[in-house]
Amino acid sequence: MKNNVKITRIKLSITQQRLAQRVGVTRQTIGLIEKGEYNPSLQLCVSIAKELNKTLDELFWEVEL
Amino acid sequence: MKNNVKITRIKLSITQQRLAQRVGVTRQTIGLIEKGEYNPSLQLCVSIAKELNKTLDELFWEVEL
DNA sequence: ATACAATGTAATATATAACTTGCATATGTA
DNA sequence: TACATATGCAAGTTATATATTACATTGTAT
Repeated sequence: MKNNVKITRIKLSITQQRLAQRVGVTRQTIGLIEKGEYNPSLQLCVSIAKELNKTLDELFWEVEL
Repeated sequence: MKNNVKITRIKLSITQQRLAQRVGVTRQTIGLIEKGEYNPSLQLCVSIAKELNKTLDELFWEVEL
């Protein structure tokens, strides 16, 4: 699942570590989501979006390669 | 996870069964998602949204009680 | 050059999404 | 009536998201 999490996080100068603790998962989970290597739960997507001040669509909808 | 899947599906006169087969899950899975009783994967949310001609935000973002 | 912070990645373990089967109930319709 | 369709729901199983631990790599600063 390609997405805009990494680019958005970097623009905000937040580390994977910090994002992870804010949304209640581990750093590894954030890393794998950013790589697009797995398929996060809706709740986690919503938590990440709120933490990055974006909506679901902005982070996860029809993200271009 | 409250959402707008059920109301949207009914407006389109699609059964749970049909939606389920179109997105590749079982009828029970659709039923539980509509009830808000579980936390579907992002891929499944995207498949449902496309099948119902909606975006993620329209179905799953900040849905009022 | 050393040290540290951030990230990538892999193995194993655990929690839970999703499946399967089955049965109950409601509703429509022949 | 009886039959079919749509939905709700529950128990047990399977697949997979996520956790845990650990080590490697990269960049930056000292």
